[in-house]
Amino acid sequence: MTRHKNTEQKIFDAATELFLEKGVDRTSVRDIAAKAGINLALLNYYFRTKENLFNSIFSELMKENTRKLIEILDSDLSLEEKIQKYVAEYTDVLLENPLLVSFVMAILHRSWDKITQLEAISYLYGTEKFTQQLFDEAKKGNIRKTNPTQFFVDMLSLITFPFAIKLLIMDKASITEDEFKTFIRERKKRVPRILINELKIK
Amino acid sequence: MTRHKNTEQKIFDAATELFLEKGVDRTSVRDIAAKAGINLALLNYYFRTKENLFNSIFSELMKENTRKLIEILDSDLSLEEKIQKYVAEYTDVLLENPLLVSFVMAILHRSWDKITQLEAISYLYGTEKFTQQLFDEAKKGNIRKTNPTQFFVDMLSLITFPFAIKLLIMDKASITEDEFKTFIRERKKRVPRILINELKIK
DNA sequence: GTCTATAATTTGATAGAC
DNA sequence: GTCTATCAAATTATAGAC
Repeated sequence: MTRHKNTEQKIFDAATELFLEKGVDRTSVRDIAAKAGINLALLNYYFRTKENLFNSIFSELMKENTRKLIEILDSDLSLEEKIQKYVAEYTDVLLENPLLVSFVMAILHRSWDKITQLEAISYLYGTEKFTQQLFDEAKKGNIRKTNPTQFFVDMLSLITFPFAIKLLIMDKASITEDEFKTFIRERKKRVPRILINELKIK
Repeated sequence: MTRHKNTEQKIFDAATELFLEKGVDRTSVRDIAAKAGINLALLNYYFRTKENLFNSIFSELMKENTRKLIEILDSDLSLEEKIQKYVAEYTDVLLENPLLVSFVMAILHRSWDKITQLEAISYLYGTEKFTQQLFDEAKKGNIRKTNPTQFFVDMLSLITFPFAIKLLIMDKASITEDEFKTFIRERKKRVPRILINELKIK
């Protein structure tokens, strides 16, 4: 069934692309309607306001991209395997959608009150089970005692930040888009090594 | 001399504060004029356009905040000391100006062509001397052979990213502003340890 | 240098016909 | 469901008086 998208989906896709590329504030609803190939009034018929459209898109993007990550954190893998899988999967998600990081960070910089009401935001952070696992392994003497929040922040930083400064890296290291991807793929081995090293008892 | 600021400085300061707090796009020149306690037309008399005002502020912020960091990277300290000092100093800069990170990252997400023309952006990245030092130490067998760009990205990520997700951390870990600062200060020991560990030959 | 007033454009949103 | 036409508000920028 090579169906053509329905109107709602066309608007949704056009808006997603523009929001990611130019940011929410610099994207007008007129631009979105134009890109979707429909009329401005029709956009308003489906999504009543720009704010509403944004909320839908944000929630959807978060759910879509974090489902697998949560599964990994909540799995029964060993800590070491879990870290390796999480880093690899997260990296792959961002390789496919490299604008996601700066988009989310722009959102985080906005009015926090509104954001916290979006249930979607919680998907960004670690899970209870993972925290517990760090705690238990330390108690058993298998790893260094560590602050789980610090450790999770280390992990998030090393995985996502390079995407936020992608253009800076490409510029300064004089590399192409493809070479940047290689650069990132190298980190799938590098980052878990750093993290696991930090947990080892010396 | 408790001089009152001249008009240009008043505009500059008001704009800086608003840009950092609300982002460039969500700040109108009217807001800036109001905050500076002057008229809208006068703002235009000093800085011809909003874009121009932004460029001035961005350049100034970069220069101001990276001067000391460059000095450290270009000093004759040992690699280990250098990393420790750099992390500590950078962390302090951001503790004093926590909105700087998301501001800069929002800028990086904008039209890159315009940004690269701002000489200021180069201050963000490492120096030739530091890269050379990593290279030399590896050659002498004192540290693991490493990709300097990867290493510098690790360092930048671990230092700055936590500030970008400050509100997320505070929300999820249920901590106050002050506790967040403590959280960050703990990283002045943590981050160098992680980085130096990564360089050690196993 | 500083102001008032206003032009010119853009933007989010709606009314109303088909 | 989809469109044309338009409103109302906000925004950047300028003209011109003092």
